[in-house]
Amino acid sequence: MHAMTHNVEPALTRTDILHPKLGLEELRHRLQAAGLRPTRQRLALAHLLFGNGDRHFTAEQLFQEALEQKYPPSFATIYNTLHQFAAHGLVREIALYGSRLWYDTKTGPHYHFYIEDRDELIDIPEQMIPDLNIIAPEGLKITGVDVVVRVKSLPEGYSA
Amino acid sequence: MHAMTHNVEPALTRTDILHPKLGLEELRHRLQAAGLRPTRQRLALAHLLFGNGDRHFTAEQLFQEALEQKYPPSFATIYNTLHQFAAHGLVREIALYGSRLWYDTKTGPHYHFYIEDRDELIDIPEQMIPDLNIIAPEGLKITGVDVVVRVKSLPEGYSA
DNA sequence: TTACATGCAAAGCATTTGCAGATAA
DNA sequence: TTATCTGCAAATGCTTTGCATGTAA
Repeated sequence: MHAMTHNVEPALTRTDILHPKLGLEELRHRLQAAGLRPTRQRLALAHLLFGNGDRHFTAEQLFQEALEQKYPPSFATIYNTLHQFAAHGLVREIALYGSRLWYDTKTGPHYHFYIEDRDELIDIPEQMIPDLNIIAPEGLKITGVDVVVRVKSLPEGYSA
Repeated sequence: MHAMTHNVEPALTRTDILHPKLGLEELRHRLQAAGLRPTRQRLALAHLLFGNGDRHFTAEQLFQEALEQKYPPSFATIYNTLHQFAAHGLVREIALYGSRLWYDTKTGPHYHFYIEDRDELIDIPEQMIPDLNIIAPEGLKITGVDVVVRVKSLPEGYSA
């Protein structure tokens, strides 16, 4: 699968640049570069997460996918690994209503639609949100900006 | 300390207008208008919430305050009441990192700073956030927009 | 060899639920 | 009187932890 495309496509997406069909060796280096030992379990999860473009998921969803692998990590390891990945900038955490944390393999600044009736998270196109020029109050420093637009499906055959 | 200042301050805040030191009767009507029976417990909580300006709080915090009252509602009732208040537009729910839901007595559209090291939630001044002109994708309908800017205190004596 | 990672099961925390008794209308 | 509300305690859902075992460097 490691397609050695030497094309000169003008419009490579950000995703293609960040996650260009990573092979095992590349995943291994990615983890090492982040200061994490490339263990079997971490590689297995990294493969699920970074093997194929941007992803939005919960710990539970990742665990279910991992079950289909040869060395499925335990639930505790899923959580440990996600925290470590988050702490090292490989994934990003997203808080929503409801008690579950969500994760996103796209770590740069961007925002989300949460589709309530499908329990699904998707990116908001960048150009849709203007630059939020927020100034922290005296004595405070901004550590992150979260924007979640909650949406729900319109009934079938409904015309907006 | 009901200081009877009779000053003629030109700048009444939105808060003053919406929650002008509500008396028991007013609270009762407020609940009835929202379609909720004005029970002892609900009045007790409404008093804490709407008696004195806008507030940001968690269920736990409200419970602690309620303990000091003559008829402190049980924990289950705190949760029930908050959900009912939220469903009837008397308070608004806010999701943050961490597992706790926050509530806000100010229900109109506005956004928040969350001060991580103080575990405290405050409003972002309205003029600081531009109108977010977000269009829902085909077949979806916006039900809410949440903006949370996470901040932390700068070390003492630190000059921004 | 040794510090770090993993798996299991138990604990933790915020929240919800079931149900018997209480209360507002 | 009756539908609704309340309180308790037990259950739930997600996440974390303690600790014995395993593994990468």
